[in-house]
Order: sequence, then structure tokens, then C-alpha cells
Amino acid sequence: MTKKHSSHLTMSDVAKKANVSKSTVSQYLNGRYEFMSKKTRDMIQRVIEETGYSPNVVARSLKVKKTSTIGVIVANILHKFSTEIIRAIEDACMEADVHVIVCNADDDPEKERKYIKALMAKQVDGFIVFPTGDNIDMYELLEERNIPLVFLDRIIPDLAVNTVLLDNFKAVDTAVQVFAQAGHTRIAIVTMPATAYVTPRLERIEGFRISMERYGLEMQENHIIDQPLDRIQQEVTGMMSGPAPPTAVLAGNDLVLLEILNECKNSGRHIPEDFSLISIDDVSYANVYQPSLTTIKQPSAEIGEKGAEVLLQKIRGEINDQQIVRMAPTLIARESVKELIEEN
Amino acid sequence: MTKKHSSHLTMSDVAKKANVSKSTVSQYLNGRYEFMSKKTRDMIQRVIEETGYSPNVVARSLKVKKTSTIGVIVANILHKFSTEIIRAIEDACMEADVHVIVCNADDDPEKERKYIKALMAKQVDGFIVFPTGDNIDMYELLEERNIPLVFLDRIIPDLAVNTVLLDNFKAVDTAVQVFAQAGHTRIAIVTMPATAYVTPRLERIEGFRISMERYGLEMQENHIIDQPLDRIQQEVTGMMSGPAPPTAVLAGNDLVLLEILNECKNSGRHIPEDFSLISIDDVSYANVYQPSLTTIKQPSAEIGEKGAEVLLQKIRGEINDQQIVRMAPTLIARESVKELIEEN
DNA sequence: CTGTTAGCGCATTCAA
DNA sequence: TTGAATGCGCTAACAG
Repeated sequence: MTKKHSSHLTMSDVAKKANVSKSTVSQYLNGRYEFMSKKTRDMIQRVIEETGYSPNVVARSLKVKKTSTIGVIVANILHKFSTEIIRAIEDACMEADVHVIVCNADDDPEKERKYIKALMAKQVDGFIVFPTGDNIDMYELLEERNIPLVFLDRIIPDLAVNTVLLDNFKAVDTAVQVFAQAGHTRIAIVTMPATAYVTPRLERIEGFRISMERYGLEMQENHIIDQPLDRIQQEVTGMMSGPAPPTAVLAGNDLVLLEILNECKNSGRHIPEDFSLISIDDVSYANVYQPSLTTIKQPSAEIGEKGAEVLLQKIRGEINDQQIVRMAPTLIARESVKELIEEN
Repeated sequence: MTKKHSSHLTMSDVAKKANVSKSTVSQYLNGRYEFMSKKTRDMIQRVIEETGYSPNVVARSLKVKKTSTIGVIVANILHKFSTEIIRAIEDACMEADVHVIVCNADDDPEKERKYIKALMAKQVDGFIVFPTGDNIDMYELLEERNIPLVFLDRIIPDLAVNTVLLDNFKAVDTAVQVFAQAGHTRIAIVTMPATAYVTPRLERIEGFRISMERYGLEMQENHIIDQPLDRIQQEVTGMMSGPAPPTAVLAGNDLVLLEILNECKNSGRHIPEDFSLISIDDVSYANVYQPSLTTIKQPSAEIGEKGAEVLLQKIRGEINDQQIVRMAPTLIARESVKELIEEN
């Protein structure tokens, strides 16, 4: 009757049981043992162990104005890229004893907006977001209120926000180089629509132009396909049956890759006999596919880790810059690129 | 100079600006307009809009003893199964305006334990966990403190906790039935080690025995492989080169499937000529693989949705049972199962 | 219809 | 070395 329900155990209860005052318990909890007798210290510890007391983080947060929680808003949680990054963020944050609230914007600016608002109300200490780009005012609001913010994967122009992303130029360049060295001259790139703010698509296409020129290859405009997923198969079919079709194709991401492979299956095309293929994103089945697929692996874990690191530093007030960090990809050479016999 | 920094805007500030008292603003925010003049109501609304005020959820949580946040602890966030479930949980929770903190236990009981403690301190309203099984005391503690808890994917025996998982028996039975109807009699199953608490593996093997008997097929003990991932390839090779090798193989999950496909590639075996194959888990490349792969798709989204629904109901005190819900899988028939010519 | 009051559980001066 | 007092921002009676 006298014993409170254990879930409502509070600091006062512990203090009472240990015959000390609340503040002493508080000091104990925060490791300020300096001015505390060994005796009271042990006493408090014993009571805490016996009761299984643990301090109420909500109350603490209210007091110290810090929740030790960050919000992560991913564009689409179903992408392996996202989950790998989330995992890395989690790991980094666990080290720092901060929690992560993951929100899935589902590529929907409205959802993103809603989540940013909700997380602000929840007083998160900072944000990591894969920005849709359609909520500039929200991003600005965060900056204005001095809430630390880091963007991942996408750059929002004209906004001075720390950003970590793949070095898309390098990724494309690596692929083009591999193709060029294997003797290919007619190279195509297939991506999803390069709409504003979707940096990876934008940069991969831009990088493609640059790299083609660098390796002295002539680019054909119709060898750049940027279409919605459900149109990619027919576009590829069209390109392949046109004049001077490409002998090498660069798939812009894992989803595009799947469409290309589907097209092959449906049209009876074979890799690498009919065309060589490299994909950005190292898919799980890259090894077992026949032929195994040469890929450009994104450093997802590193991107997540770096992003978390930058955010945590900003939260601690250790940095104050607005760098854009580009992480290098890795080429995983397998069997989907064929050496072309020189025709001279 | 008189204007406070916007991020510190509080209810009192709003009240002051609107010439009303705090409690009136509070009422407004909680939608209790009944006893409020249209005038004050409009006034408050205007001030809120102008200032961009949003209430501090932390303070509110402290007061109402409810955080509108649940904790989700997944065994391993890298599994597609997990991310699909997380996404479904998210969606369901967003509807109910509750937030989700996702933690990745990484199949490590220690991490699981740490997360449960941390989330309890954070006063989450409930838990959804893919239990490792090694923290029974923690699960019991949650029950004891009346913190709503739902298990996903794995059953912890002797613990009366609501659980939602795949109907593993049905999944296996579907596969065996397909094989049997195609004329196969020598069928094998390959899974990861069936250690305690890992319900899917346990039930899939048990179900395999049951189904084989149901379809009048004789089971060979050496046609059950339950080994760590890195041993699966050699075990399969061994089984296939032994006497009376299976003509059909059931892969216990996506990871096992990858190992089996790798084995095929390395040993030059072909599907479905050398053996037929069905996998539990519908992988992204099922269609593009040659031949396309027949799979048993887990209802991940439904499992997540149902789990969230049950938890939210428990939180609201609407239910008080301890059901185990098994969700039915779906057969996706493709080309990796070969009809065997009758040999009579 | 609106304002006053009294905490929620904790951290933090400031005295003792 | 410890304790009493104060307030974080909000809700919820209860008065008015």
C-alpha cells in the first residue's frame, strides 16, 4: 500500500530511501562524486540497484534543454542505400549516447514538412535529412533557430548547409574509364528523371558528359536516358535497336539496373555479348547473376558515419562551417564488362 | 531587444501577446474550443501563426506522462524484411500521430538490453521488438511495469506477450506442396542454424517434417541443412554429390538463397535442370535471374501494420489479450521449379 | 468563458 | 559535504 508502483519511482523516492536529499541523488547520477562521502555514495548506489530506478529522461530534457536525440528524415527507407546509412548513423550515435528517430518521407515533401515540424516540437538536438528540396523554408527555419542540420545525398543550392554525399563525378568517371579502357566508344547512361535537387541524378549525367570528353569519346544525346522507372525498359529497347547502339551501358542506380536486366531478359539480349554493363550501387546479387555484375559501390556506411559525426560536432558547437563532403566510391570489377577487340 | 529568440518562444509568450492566460492557450492547442469566444480563439490563432509557435512536446510529455513515442528494436536492420516492417510500423504510427524510435540490436542481446533500458528511461509508451531471446528478464520487467509490448517474428515461449509473425508452417507447406505436385519426392531444406528462440528457423524445419509427411514423402535427415552462412555452400555441394541427392531445394531465407545460387555458379549446376528451387523471401532480383525464381513472399508490411495496430490498441487500453497472430505468406510462382516426368 | 494554482521529475544555484 | 528552494514549459482542476 505504501510502496508506489515501481514504474513511478522517482528521484525523491530514491532520496528518501537513501536518507539523503533529491539533489544529492541528482549529483550522484551525474557523476559529481567529488563532494560526496563514500558512505552516501554507496547508499545511493545500493538503493538504485535494489529498486531498479532509472531517471526520467523527459524531465531531464525539459530541464537541461537537450534531448540527446536527433531526427533523421530519409527520402525513402526502402532503398538499401538508406538503410545502410541509417545503420551507420545509429552506430555512431549510440557511441555518443544519443538516440535516433528515423522518419520516412517517402519522397513526399508534405511528409517531410510534417516530420520536420513534429521533430522540432519534440526538441530534437539536430537533424540529418535527405532533402526533397521542396521545403526550403523549413530548412531555413532550422538554420534560423540554430538547430544543427546536415544534408545527406543531395545538395540544396544556395543553402549553406553541411552536406555529405557520394562523389558522383568520380563514380561516373570510374565507370566511363573502365569502359574506355576496355575499348568501348559508344557508351550510354540510364538514370531516373533528373529533376531539380536530386543531386545524384543531376551530377551523374553532368559527370557523364565531362568524363566522356575527358576520355576523348563522342557522346550521343540519345545515349542519355533519364526517364521514370516504368518507361526505362522501352527506352532501352528503343536505344538498342536504333542506329549505332551503345556497346556499354551505365546504370544510374539499383532500380534502374533491375529494369535494364529485365529488358535483357525480355528481349533476349545477353550481357556482356550484346553490351557491357556497370551499375552504380553494389547489389546483393551482383555475384550470382550470370554474368556477375561490375558495380560501383557507394560508401554508404561512411556517408552515414560522416554525416553523424558532423552533426554531433555541430551540436557540441565544435564546428561552424558549411562544408560539402564528397565520399569516394569503390569499383568492384566483375564480369559484365567485355574487352572490345580493336578494330584498326 | 525585447523579442525573445524565436526558438525559446513559450506558451506564456503567446498568451501575453494574445492578452489571455496560459491555460486559455493550452485549451486552444488541445482543441477545447467549446468554452472559448470566437474572438479569443481567432486572436490566439493569429499570434501562433505570426510567431510560428509550436508547443514544447517534452514539457507536455512530462505533464501528461505520455510521450506519443514507441520504441522499435529490430534484430538486424539490414534485412529487407526488417526495413519493410519498419516502414509499415511508421506508416501506421504516423496515422496515430505517434513517433517511432528505431533501434538496431544487431542480433546482439547486450545491445538489445541497453536499448530497452534507454527507451524505458525515455518513457516510450510501448515497445515493438524482434526479440533476441536472451533478455527474458527485461521482457518481464516491461510486463511488470505495464509497458505495452509486442513481439515480431519470434515467439518467446512461456512469455505471454502479443506476437505477430509469419505463418512459417504454411510457408513451408506451400513450398513442399508445389514441389510435390511437380512430382518431386526428394526434397531438401536449407536454413541457418536453428538456435533457441529463432522461431522462423525452428518452425520452418519442424514444418518441413510435418509437410513431408502430409504429402506422403519420405524425408532424409541429410536433406536438412541448418548451418551458418559460411558453411552452407560446402554443405550443399556435399549433399548434391551424395547418393540420391534432392531434386528440389527450399531456401530458408534470402541470405541462404544467395549462398545456394553462389554454389550453383561455382559448381556449374543449373536451375531447374539440376534441381528445382523455391525461396522463402521474395528477393528483388527474383524476376531477372535466369531462370526467374519461385518464391514465398512474407507479408512484411502486414506484419508491421498488425504489430503496430496491436501495440497502439494496448497503449490505448483497448485490448488486454496475449494472442499470437500468424500471417499467411504468398506463393509467387516463377520458373525455378521443374515438372518431373513421372517414372511409372 | 477565462484566469489562478499546483504540480510533472529533474538540475542547479545558494545556504547551511 | 548536503539540502531547500526555484523553475524548465505545459496541463488540469478549480475558481471566478
